[in-house]
Amino acid sequence: MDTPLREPTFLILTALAVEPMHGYGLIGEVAALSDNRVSLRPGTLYGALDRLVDAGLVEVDREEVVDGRLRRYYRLSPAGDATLTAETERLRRNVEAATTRLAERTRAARPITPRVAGGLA
Amino acid sequence: MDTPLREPTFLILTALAVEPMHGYGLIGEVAALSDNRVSLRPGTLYGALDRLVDAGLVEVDREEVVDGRLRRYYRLSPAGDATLTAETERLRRNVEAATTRLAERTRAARPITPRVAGGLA
DNA sequence: CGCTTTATAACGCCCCCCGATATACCTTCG
DNA sequence: CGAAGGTATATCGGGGGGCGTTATAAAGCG
Repeated sequence: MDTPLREPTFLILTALAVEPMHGYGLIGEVAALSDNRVSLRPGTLYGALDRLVDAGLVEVDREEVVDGRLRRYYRLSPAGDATLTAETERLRRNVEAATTRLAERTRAARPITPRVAGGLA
Repeated sequence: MDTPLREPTFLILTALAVEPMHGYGLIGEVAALSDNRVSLRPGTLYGALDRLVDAGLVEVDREEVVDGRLRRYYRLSPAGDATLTAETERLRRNVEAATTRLAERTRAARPITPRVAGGLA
């Protein structure tokens, strides 16, 4: 898990930054966070949570039984907090780089003035 | 390829935003762009380029032969430009969301003071 | 002659996506 | 008042696609 986080994972950590949440509740929180762009399905969510716990970025906070259903609350570990901070910085740099270069972009999809050596094959 | 772009792909598009570049040259440009964090290997690079061409986000600009070696230059297509712009916006929103929530975070990795039957709302 | 530059090819991994399943309340309706 | 169905919550397994890696080819240059 030292690869850059993918969007679902990133949003899960982001959701957990404020306060511990239980799995199913994260589905709604991530949807809200992402303006309903990302709607996690159970398979995706719990798979990601398991990996995050294995990686030590997320810890089980507590378990409650509400109406006979188990609720397992997760919280960000210190490592998870550090990772989220670092990932946010990485993304911020990427956004900056892209923004800069988009501003400098050649206006053209037109082929550049043909150079001597080789036209297209 | 309608999944969110991953980092290598995103940086390749970013590199191409300013001017057409040939495959091998992109390795250095992406490294520079990312402050040497991302160093693409040929397999990753050309695989990504093939996918990008298939998806219509990148087009072959021209081919040159320099010192007997083929250089194939790629450029961003209009669709690629639009995709890169959209992806940059998506990332910007995610960065914003994470930044906001990191600022609001609970100071605690310590277990929350145990409540009897589910205090927090 | 070997190193550098450029492109190609094949293989495995891991995360994500989805669909199906289990369970125990709660609601609704006969 | 009892049975059927719905909802909230968690688990399991299968599959795909981008990425990483490593090996290979070919042609100049020092």
